[in-house]
Amino acid sequence: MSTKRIDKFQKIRDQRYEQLSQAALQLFSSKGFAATKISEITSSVNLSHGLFYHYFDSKEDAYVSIVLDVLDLFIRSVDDAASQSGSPRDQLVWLTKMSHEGATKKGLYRHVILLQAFDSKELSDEVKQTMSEKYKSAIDGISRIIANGQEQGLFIDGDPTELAIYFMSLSHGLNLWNARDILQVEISVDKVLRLIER
Amino acid sequence: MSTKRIDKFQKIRDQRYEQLSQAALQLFSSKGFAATKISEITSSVNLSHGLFYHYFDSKEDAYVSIVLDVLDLFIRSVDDAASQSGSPRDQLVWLTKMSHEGATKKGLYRHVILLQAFDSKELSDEVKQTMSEKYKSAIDGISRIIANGQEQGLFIDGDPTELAIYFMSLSHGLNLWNARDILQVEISVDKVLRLIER
DNA sequence: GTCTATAAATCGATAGAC
DNA sequence: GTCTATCGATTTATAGAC
Repeated sequence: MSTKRIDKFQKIRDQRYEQLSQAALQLFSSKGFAATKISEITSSVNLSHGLFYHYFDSKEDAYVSIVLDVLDLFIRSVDDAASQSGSPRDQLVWLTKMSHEGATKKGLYRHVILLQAFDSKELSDEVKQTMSEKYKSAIDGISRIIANGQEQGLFIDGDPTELAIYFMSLSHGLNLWNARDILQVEISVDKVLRLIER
Repeated sequence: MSTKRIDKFQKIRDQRYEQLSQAALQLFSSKGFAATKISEITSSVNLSHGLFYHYFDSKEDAYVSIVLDVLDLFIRSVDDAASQSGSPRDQLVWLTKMSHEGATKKGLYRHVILLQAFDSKELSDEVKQTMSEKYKSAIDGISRIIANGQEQGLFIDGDPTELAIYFMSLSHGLNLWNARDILQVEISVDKVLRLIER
């Protein structure tokens, strides 16, 4: 068997995996885990439902894979923000803009699926534990940025972790708000930062 | 048929309806609409699943009834806050405390089911429309409080509705955060009000 | 008013052909 | 690698007895 042939199959496999993952992310995010049918995922990318099981062990396997990927991306975003040049305030501005940028597309799906996954009672304790640790890791990154800002006298006093949670809660809350079709609101970084700025 | 007999049956019916509603609220809120089974609802209050259909037309009927009830309660809370004596700031403090008070019990379930219902794609457009109108009504109430505060120079300038959305987004976000089991955070009204205070 | 039994439909997962 | 056919389990909703 030539390596060329292997590479070709591998490419197809990667492509299908990506297609199914994206479709699943969107549907899980919009309808929740239980309400999303395998057949919906596959038909949305014009594949048979049987094929789903060539790429995922089960429905839950797909869900967990997607959620953990999203969390890893979140952690990376925070790390990127922290390594951004500029003041801690600039770094938070950068993170907020990143977080809201794709707010009409994939970014929003990722946002929503995270919240759902944490609130879901359908995942094993192990998975939940892993999720919590990853999320804590992201929060820790934000806390460090805030602590830096406190040292520079930019931000108000208080437990940096608690401030980070307030910051993220507002960010999540606004994203969720705009995910609905009631009234759209422009997300102003300045307004968000009022929460912690001196 | 004596009125006494009618009253007795009515009392039982009211009691069962309340039992089932409460159980359904908790389960819908925790697991979402699709993942909640009728048998779970009924067995959690030691009734047969068949009996469920004597009190609700369908699973969706129960869900919609509960969600609309929650929205009505929300509107009433805002109205109560607005009629509270004291400054607009005091009124928002009152509302925030109300909103977070039962945060470990029914209050939290109500909070979560609202978010789920808005994000769910399983409800008809009519129901969604009704929900949006009710929610807007509540936001309008908060906007009026904020507008009063602006006139008195208590709050920052800007569209009162937009500020109300920021305020509610943070409130929702914090509630959702505490609904998880990662890190509990004390909800400080003073910190929340930093968002809009001068 | 409440229960058990059952119908009817749905969906996750597997098997086997191409 | 992909599809169709199908099993098996689950679940909503109904029917009928007490």
